[in-house]
Amino acid sequence: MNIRHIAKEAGVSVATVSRVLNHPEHVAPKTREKIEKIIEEAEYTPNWFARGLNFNKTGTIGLMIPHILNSVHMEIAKGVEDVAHRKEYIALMCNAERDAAKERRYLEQLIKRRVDGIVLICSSLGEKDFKMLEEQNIPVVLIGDHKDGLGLHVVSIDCRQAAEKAVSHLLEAGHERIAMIYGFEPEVENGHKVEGYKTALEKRNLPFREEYLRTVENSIEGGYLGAKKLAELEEPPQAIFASSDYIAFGVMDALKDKNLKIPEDIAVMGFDNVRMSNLVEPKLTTIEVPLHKLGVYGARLLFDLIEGEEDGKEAKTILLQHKIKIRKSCGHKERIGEMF
Amino acid sequence: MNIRHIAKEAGVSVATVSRVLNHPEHVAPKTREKIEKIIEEAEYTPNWFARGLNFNKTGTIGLMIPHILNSVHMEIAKGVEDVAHRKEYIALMCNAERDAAKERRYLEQLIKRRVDGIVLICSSLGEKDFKMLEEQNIPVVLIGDHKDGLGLHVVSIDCRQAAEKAVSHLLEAGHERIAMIYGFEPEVENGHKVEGYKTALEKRNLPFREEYLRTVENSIEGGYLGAKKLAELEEPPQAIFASSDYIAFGVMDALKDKNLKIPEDIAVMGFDNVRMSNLVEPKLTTIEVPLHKLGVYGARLLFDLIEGEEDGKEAKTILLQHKIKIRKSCGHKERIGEMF
DNA sequence: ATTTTAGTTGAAATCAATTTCATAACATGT
DNA sequence: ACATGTTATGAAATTGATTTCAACTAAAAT
Repeated sequence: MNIRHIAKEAGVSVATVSRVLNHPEHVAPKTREKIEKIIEEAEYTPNWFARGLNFNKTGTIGLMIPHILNSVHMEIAKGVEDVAHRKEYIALMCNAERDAAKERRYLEQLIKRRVDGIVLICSSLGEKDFKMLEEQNIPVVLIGDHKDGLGLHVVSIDCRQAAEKAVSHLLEAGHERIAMIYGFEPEVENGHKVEGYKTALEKRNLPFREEYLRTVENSIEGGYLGAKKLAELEEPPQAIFASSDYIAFGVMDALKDKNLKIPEDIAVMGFDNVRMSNLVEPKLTTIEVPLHKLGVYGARLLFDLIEGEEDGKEAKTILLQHKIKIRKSCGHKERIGEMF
Repeated sequence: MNIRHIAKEAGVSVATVSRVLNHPEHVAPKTREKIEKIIEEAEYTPNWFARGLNFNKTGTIGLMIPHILNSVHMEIAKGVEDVAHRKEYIALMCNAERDAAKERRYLEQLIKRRVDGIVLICSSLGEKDFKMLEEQNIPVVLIGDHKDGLGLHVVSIDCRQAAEKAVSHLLEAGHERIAMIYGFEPEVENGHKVEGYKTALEKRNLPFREEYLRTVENSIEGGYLGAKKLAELEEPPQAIFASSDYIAFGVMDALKDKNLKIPEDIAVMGFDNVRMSNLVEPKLTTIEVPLHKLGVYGARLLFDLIEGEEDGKEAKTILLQHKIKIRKSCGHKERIGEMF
């Protein structure tokens, strides 16, 4: 079933059928109606490939997700999908699985498939990859923390500042020995959150202790392992700042296993404010990151780039607002009140 | 940069270049090497659409997900993605958002894009849609509970039996007044889990009480609302069986708000065994569903269908094993022990 | 020495659309 | 009545590959 069948059926040329599909205003009303009826009856849909061959537009964007089971990434992804769907775009989902090689393979696939643009969520790609993308003239937007000076369009939050805020909160709650468990993602960040942690300590003239900074896999399991090590230290910390809620969940599990009470014995601070952070016991104090909004803004920027609304010559950085979400895991409000 | 550039550069015809790409064994070694080098240098990639026009294969499958933020669905999706990626396929991610209209729109898009096959996770599509799919000759596999007699390829677990097992466990733990909160998903299930619940009661000659069966949205919020209503009943239940872990999380939150102790005052049983069910307080007793495996088997079946390994004429149903995962939310083991 | 065969290669057809350009028919203005 | 403009349509070119078929070469078999 192709355009020629329709044309023959209608007793017109393929050009006319094509016009009905693409520029219906250039076809006489009665001819158009007749052809439309035949198209309807035959349930004819123009061949996707033939169409793409002419337009060289796919109505498809690539969506690179570091870890499909992490709801942080998926909330961002949903923001992207919401915008894309409204624009009648579909996203090719790429689960990079925190594996730079797999991410690169996916990237090559996306280029092959000539997607109209790519959203990279917390990507581990390097400068070579970005250069290739630029050569291919495919618009790219990066969402999430990233290396500085990449010359890319970025939508993120100020992670340095957010981390400093988090640690300051812990300090204000009366904790002095504050450890950080840092979920490392390959090549993603050069440690903005760690910088914020150090800055907060410095500002109070507190020493930075090497043994209080642990780098783990960014997962529940990573947090569990990291917290266990910290709890076994000769002088264990009074509070743990986790660089993600998922890590914090693992931390809390480990501390419970060690029969430590949260926050009485040890405080825990998260980062992201995923849905579950409000359901663990005690409810997790964390940094509220506008995850969905991050995705929405990222997608909007990408479509501006695709549609040429934005020339894209100079890298645009959009920083969204974050807030601290105070719940129960860092000590009682009264105690915090005393500090002021 | 197209195949003709390469051909001209190499001083050969486009046919030869095409052969290097597709049937290199039919090209003289030195010609081949020369062309390969030129392809390499020019970073030439054959046009995706032109290729598709000939092959009519896309290397793409559709992946319909009812709710992208629900880790049950995403764990299944990951299973699918794992298999697809190994086969060098990419999945077009469709977030149906529990909205039959949106799901149908996505389905049309998938057909337009001539995907090689479709995996439907817990789909809300109806028979008309499936008929259309069959006409289009696109292989489809449905993962998850579903209406009976759909004539589709299905990978699932025996939800009726699993629910019965769950409720029986509650009964064996000494609870008599057992309520069920059922996460309705439009058109998905005709209540296999509810059937199992009723069967378990019947087998012990316990009455089915209308007010103990609540249908809610399948989400944390739905569970919260449902449990609140149940707790406010004149004679509240002694146990709540939630049809998903997410609902159970909401249930637990509501019960805590009502100052009810779990499991002393009221027991809670989940379904799915998502990662977080092991991290809430108390740890949730639940039905362990092989989510990832469900995705893997679904994808394998789909690829068998695509590759013609499976003729697909008669609908195949694969039922995977489930287990009950006993943790802390339904009462102590000792107490259960007493019952035997 | 001649026929057969296998191995290479290119011209042209094909895939299914879109689009340009030319032409015909008809309406409008002078 | 004639020049001009407008509208509707089709033939053919175009998009970028793959593939068939024919032709040619060189090696092997007779």
